[in-house]
Amino acid sequence: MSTVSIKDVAARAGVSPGTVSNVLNRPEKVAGSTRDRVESAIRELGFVRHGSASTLRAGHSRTVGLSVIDIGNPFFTDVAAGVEDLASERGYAVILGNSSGSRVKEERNLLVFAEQRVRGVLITPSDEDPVRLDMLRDRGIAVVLVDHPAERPDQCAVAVNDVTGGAMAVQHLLAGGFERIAYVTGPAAIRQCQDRRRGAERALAAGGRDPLELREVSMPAMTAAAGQQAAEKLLAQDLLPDALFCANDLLAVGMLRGLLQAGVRVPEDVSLIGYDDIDFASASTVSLTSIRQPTYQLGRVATELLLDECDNPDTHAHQQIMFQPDLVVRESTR
Amino acid sequence: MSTVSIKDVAARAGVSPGTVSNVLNRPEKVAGSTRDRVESAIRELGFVRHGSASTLRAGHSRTVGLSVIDIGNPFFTDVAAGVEDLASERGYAVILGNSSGSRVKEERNLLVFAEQRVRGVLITPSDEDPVRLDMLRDRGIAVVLVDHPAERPDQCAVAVNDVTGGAMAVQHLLAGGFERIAYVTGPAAIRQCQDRRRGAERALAAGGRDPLELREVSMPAMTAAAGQQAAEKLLAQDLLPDALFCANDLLAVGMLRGLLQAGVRVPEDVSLIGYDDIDFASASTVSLTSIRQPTYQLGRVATELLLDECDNPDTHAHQQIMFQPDLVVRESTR
DNA sequence: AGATGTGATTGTTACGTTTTAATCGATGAC
DNA sequence: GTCATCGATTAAAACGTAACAATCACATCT
Repeated sequence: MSTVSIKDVAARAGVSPGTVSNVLNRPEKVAGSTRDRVESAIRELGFVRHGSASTLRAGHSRTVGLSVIDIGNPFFTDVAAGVEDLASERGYAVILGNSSGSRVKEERNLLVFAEQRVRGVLITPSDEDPVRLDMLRDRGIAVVLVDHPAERPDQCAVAVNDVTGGAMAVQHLLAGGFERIAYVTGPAAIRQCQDRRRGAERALAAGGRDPLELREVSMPAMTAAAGQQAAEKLLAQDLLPDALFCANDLLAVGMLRGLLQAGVRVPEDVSLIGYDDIDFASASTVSLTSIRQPTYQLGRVATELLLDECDNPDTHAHQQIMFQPDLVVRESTR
Repeated sequence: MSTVSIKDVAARAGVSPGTVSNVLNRPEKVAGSTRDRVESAIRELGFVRHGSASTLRAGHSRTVGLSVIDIGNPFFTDVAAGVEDLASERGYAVILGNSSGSRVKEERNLLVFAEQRVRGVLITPSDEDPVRLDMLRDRGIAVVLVDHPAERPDQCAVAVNDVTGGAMAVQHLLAGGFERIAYVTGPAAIRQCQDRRRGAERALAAGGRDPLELREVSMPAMTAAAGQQAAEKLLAQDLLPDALFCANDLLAVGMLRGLLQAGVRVPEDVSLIGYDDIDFASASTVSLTSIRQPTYQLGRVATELLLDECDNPDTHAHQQIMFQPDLVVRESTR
């Protein structure tokens, strides 16, 4: 339970606490010989800086908060990996918050971030209410939106064009000559779901079809389990669509499982396209056509922007970065 | 940038800072009317407790550290979900550290945990060196091992019996009458890999076979990409095994992909069994026989033990919990 | 020699909270 | 009427660090 402080180190090295602090934070300010002495004292005593004391005094911490919608989704895991890698390189710790699509949990996580006085927050919002984020900004906490376009010009955001992605998906289905296309989606509050539908409708219109003919199956979650339930829901109807566009790959994987179990063949009876191109899309029962996104990059770039905003507040220019998705064709639409 | 402190709240409510602190930490100690006054002052001013100041003074924080080997592996994601859920219920924040199997990164993460003065650490160690953990315990930070048996009696650990699991897998293959069984594994430093091999050898011996006949393909990582490389490695040899036991499902999924691409049929030419029973095991090209573990429970129970050790240090009894795995048979071994 | 400058180091204060002992006001016992 | 008791509240002292102004030693310049 030894709690060795900067004072103990100072005593041991025969310097003042201030010098030890300098060695820790501005090594170039202190003479080589004293620095060595301090450093070996640190090593001998096993001193570890007290992050809270440092944060309290300095007014800001070396942590960032990351709030995602579903940590069980490989999409967010990849994003998290990108965030973690860069943050860790820059000496920042990442506090993880999983909202599970629940607004309450999201708010609770943001509160924790505020209490911890994180330097900044990376968030994929679970709905469109920007108020809670202002609460953070008012406290001087930088916020970068991840996989979500900026709500205002004075903020950073990194996203992938979901309208284009949705259009790509349906355009691909239309090229296959399909007649009855359905969109399998998650909660309406999630922006990605809306945008992808908008893209889908746009592609229908561009193909000379009525956007209103797009059938929709909406689920409360975007997991494989929900996808399987969506399959049951779909099979209970009289006329099965001949092509399905799922709002993400987890829904698609579950849908695939549900269809196959019911004896519906993919792609012979129904074509299927997912979204995200998670690692497993290419390894699923019937390999999955999907829309690929630069996931890891998304997390990394977002973190880059966030840390720039934190470390260079005056030179920092807010940026809205929009990546473009790619279509990856596989068996499920052949 | 308003930074409203406990003092401002006190002024507004017409009480002393100490009373505000009591409202925050021991509400039962303060009279109902004053409590109400303080609470509305808190609300009106938008006060959020400064976690660092609190930690500094109280001597401990409301955060726990979670160090995993590969956040890209659904196994660990499920564990993390269990941890996050319980921690969040109890008002704790989770700091995530991903070691990516690198000892250096793991050490860096543990240092960050120490600096943040986390209340406790949950860790799936990436190798067998217990020294670094002592560094944490010496600082009064509780440590619970996750998916790893205890190294000493005075610590908590939650694990699943990997020897049994390995034996189950190979026993299942032997029952299928296979002759040439190979074990596809990750880094030797990872205990899980060793234990599962030990179980495999034990099953061979129990089946009247020579344990030494177990061929081994060892990869530096336990990812799908590594599994695919393992397939190439295997295909370069003259005599293909007729059954493969992969140390985890990611390796198995990659292996499956590699084999199918080379025209090797599963299970007709080669049987395949994985480990972990991740969600995608049942959805892969050929659905995967696997060894199921109570993953989410693992994380939740570990956190339960950790928080008990933190909050009730005197009544806490160290526990070593060992779950048992299950065999789930699917197409890949039929 | 004295003045000036430079680089290295130190003393002190403040950050926002928790905690302990001390204070206060009121109630009831004698 | 005095005194003890009790619950509610307060004042003040930490916790470990960062930051800034102040000091110091010493070399360089005039």
